[in-house]
Amino acid sequence: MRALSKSTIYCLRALIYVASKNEQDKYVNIGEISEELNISFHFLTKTFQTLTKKGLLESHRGPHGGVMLTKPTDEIFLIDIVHILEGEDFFDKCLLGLPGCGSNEPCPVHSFWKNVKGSLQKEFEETSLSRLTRGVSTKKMRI
Amino acid sequence: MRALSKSTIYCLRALIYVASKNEQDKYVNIGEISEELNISFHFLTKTFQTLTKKGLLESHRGPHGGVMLTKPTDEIFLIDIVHILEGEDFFDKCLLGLPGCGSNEPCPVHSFWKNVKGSLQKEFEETSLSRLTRGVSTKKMRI
DNA sequence: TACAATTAAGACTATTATGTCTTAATATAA
DNA sequence: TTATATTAAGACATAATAGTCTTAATTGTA
Repeated sequence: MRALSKSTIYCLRALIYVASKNEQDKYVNIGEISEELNISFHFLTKTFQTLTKKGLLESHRGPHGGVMLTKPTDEIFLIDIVHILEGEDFFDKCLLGLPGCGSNEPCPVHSFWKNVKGSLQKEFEETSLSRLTRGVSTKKMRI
Repeated sequence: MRALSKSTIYCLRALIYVASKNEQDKYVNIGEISEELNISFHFLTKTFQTLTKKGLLESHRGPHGGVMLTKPTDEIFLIDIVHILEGEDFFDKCLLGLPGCGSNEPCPVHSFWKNVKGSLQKEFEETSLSRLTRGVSTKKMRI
């Protein structure tokens, strides 16, 4: 199951990298991230722009420029990132892709899927970037 | 979150339709399924072929032809369908798409995602086609 | 101020997923 | 045995996603 799109995956890996550096008030160079994680530089800058516009990142051009998290890593949760990159309705979709599906007009798998999504969403809400940076090396994120 | 591809979704909706008819030893016409569920006929016949080859469906050509489930609906589980259409490794993929990720070389989100997938897989293993056909009209499956 | 370092923006290309069409093979029934 | 109804198979077309490249805008520093 691929739960996230490639661009979300890239962003997530990159954010974990940035968080793991944990350098306050210092920009992390996008070229460096791109090299370290083996992610296309142009793709990364492009997808980062969304996060910057949404205020999760702060960016800076010119020498010593880059991106920086706007909040402490224990105040950023997986669900925040996913909501920005995949949409607010990420946990609100019908498994069968039926547009009218809801509690008043449930599809055959509605209640089943609602439960599954519920526990999934809870996990995403409780998992912070700081938790993800603990214990595991970012070296494991290269492809 | 789109957990399943479109073709899997189509198949699943179609299988629920077939199961809900619950006519033993009678083929269900693919053209009928296509019309009732508003799914492209050609796409449906194509994706059904996989299920037929894998033995989940039995097909028959000519007048009164169509497809039929090879097992009772309470012996077919969501996980069977998903395994056939999305691959055996459906619940075995890294959230970050990292090829080497596993218990010996876990990525930063490995243990988190392992738990999530575990409960998801359990639900898919326990949910039968017959359960999905109970209580809800297949009319709710049209787009 | 001029240059170098960097992100921003958007055009462009490639790849994958989705959807359509045509022809072939097979089965039934008149 | 011929016509019709159906699925099988695969070529082809379109759309969505992923990835690359070029140029612009901004910033720091010599």
